[in-house]
Amino acid sequence: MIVERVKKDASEKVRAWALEKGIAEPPIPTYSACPAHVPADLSVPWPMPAAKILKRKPLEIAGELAAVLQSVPGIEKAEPAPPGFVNLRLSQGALVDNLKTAVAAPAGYGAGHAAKKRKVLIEYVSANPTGPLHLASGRAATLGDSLIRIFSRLGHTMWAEYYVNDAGGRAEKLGLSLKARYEGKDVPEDGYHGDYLKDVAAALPAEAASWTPEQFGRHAMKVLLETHKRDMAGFGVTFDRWYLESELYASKAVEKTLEFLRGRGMVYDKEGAVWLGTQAVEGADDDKDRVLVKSTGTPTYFLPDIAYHKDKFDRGFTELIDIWGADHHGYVPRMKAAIAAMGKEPWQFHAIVHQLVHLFRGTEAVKMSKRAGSFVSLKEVIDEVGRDACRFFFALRTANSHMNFDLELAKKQSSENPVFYVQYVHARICSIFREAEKTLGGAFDLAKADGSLLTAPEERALLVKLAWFPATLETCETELSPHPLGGYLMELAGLYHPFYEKCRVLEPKDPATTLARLALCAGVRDVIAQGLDLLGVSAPDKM
RNA sequence: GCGCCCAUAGCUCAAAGGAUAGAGUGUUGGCCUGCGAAGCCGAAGAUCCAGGUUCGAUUCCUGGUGGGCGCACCA
Repeated sequence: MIVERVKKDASEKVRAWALEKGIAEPPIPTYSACPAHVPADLSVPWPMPAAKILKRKPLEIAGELAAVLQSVPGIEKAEPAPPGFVNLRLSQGALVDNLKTAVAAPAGYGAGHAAKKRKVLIEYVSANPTGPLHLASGRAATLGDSLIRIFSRLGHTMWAEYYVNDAGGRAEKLGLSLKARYEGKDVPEDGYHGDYLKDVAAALPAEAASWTPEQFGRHAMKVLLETHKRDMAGFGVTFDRWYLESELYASKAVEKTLEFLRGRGMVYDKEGAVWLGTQAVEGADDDKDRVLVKSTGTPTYFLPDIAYHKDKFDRGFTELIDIWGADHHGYVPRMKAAIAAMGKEPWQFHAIVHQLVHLFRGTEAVKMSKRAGSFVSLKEVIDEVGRDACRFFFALRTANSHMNFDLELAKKQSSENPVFYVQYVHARICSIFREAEKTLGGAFDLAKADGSLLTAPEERALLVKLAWFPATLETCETELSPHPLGGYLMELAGLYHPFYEKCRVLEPKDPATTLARLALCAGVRDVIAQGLDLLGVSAPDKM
């Protein structure tokens, strides 16, 4: 964790220096990797904001600060650079120590160093069981599952949940559609027209002939929910719990929640309905109040959803993260308001809204609609493109990117997917170790490697990149997104290949260099395996 | 009409207000008689428009333009 340690030590020195110069509240230093043309590893732009406060030239400040930071352990050189950076170069010794800790305990590298442990429940996908999962669910699943894995590794307590809307009026509508399929009649105009109900109908038991539409609906939901579970498992995504909306009714949580909110004075009656005063909640920005119980006496979708979120808190989770598609972004203000109405703080609820996936076949847009039955299922894409390629494809993008997914291109380019670029490095290194076992007879101990031999620019670049892995995981945490990790793995892989071309690993005439390079390879191999695993992507030994 | 999101290389995407804007893919010129050519080295190629804030703007603000999504006593 050399990068973290240097940041911490340097920040203390910067702060002490600033206080000494009379800056009462010094800006907190930031750090970034240096651009390619700068022969250093960490860049500190702090002198520039400080220049304004001190009314001095930034480069002068950088010069003085460089002298101070020179003494930070692990720093080989601290240099000022125009217009006002201090560039830090890590020492070979520190980089090698870092490699050794990474190789000694790969599963612990970058793990559990988060200062504040969090207890988070992430709810994601939560697609209605009225049809197969479509491709967009793959985006939410990748996001949620990767975040769970990354947060867990950072030492947080995580719980994954999938909310199933199995109550409400949809079961009957679905049932009528299934019944029509079963009886060979036309599906109702506002029913579900997808072919998948034909398959469900074909597998119905004999006694279905006497079923009510409601029974048809329950059956369809049960079958479709099973397909969701199968698809998620096939995508490498597991949930700690599949929470049924109907459970909330069965446990009276819905009614209790209404009474709870009423007791908090957030609820009022108007025009025969029961309302939540969401507009009054500061910071939620809802533009109208919301109905909890319709004038017909039945709850809206909103009330059980509030009950569900209350239940999450009641089970001991301090933070809730919901992952929603952009088609639900309008729902964010009212849920924020509901969280506040429960008496929770704003930081305890966060909605990650990801933009929708727009599907194309070539240049032709594919309209996604379960009712119309024209959509591309997640399973279809996984079958065609592969789980690894599909997950990595989603993992490289921010939630806010409006992505276009060209099915034909995805299929055609599946063998050129960036994921293989990363996996190839892993397979290549595994191959080197197989070769090493043969030629060296397995008689090598990586712990005895002399890292001071790793001085080639390609070797040093890898050492530095490995040092950034823990910081990358932290970036994923602060940005609530796995995509920095995906990008990191691409960059790490991009540094390995040139190393491989330039530096021969197995050199019988030079056992010391061989051992050092094997240790470096092991570090890269392990970080790639760990990183890919955090994204739910496999790291094959052979390809 | 109101609100949220987006606009970066031919294409798909990156880039805490920082230095010469990065990758992959595609185009193009080279490289396999030693560890995997699913690779390497080189070339060409980009911030929608107009203002503003700042020492510094792809990033922040205002206004355009173009697109996605949402504005229920549906879920």
